[in-house]
Amino acid sequence: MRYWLMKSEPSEYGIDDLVRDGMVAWFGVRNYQARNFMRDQMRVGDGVLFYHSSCAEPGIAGLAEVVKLAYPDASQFDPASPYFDPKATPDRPRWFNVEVRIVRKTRLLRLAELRDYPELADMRLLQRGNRLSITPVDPIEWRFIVSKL
DNA sequence: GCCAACGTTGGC
DNA sequence: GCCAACGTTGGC
Repeated sequence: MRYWLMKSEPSEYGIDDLVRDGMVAWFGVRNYQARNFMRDQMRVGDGVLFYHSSCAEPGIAGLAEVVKLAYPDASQFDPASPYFDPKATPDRPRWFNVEVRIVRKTRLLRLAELRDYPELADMRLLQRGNRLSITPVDPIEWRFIVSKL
């Protein structure tokens, strides 16, 4: 059992959308490190911190969990999709996505508050220059964060 | 809108 | 394989 933080722009897909939908395919990731986390390490039941990025109040907005192992991301084959990848073929897919379901919407634990906790000083999300949209979360950090939600 | 940080691309 | 140029992310 592992823990993850997954970023989404609420203007594209926010916690309220996940509450409405119940479950969602995490398609559109086009970064190899983030892809590898999904494809190689995520397992059904893994915990997910749902994070709002690129918005007025960035922070953790809810808890989710992985419900489906990674499989080829359909949008890479769709010329009409902004996520289309001309170098990907069904035989040799390049991009993958898992599916996650809502556990619960939480209070917004803002980025600024995360930065205030010395317990979270080593969190990957908070490291200088980090831009990865999917990062592993240490179990101790996970428990600490969940206790603050 | 700015810009630091970092990933990707492509010429050589 | 190097590395400059360019593109993207994402907080502020």
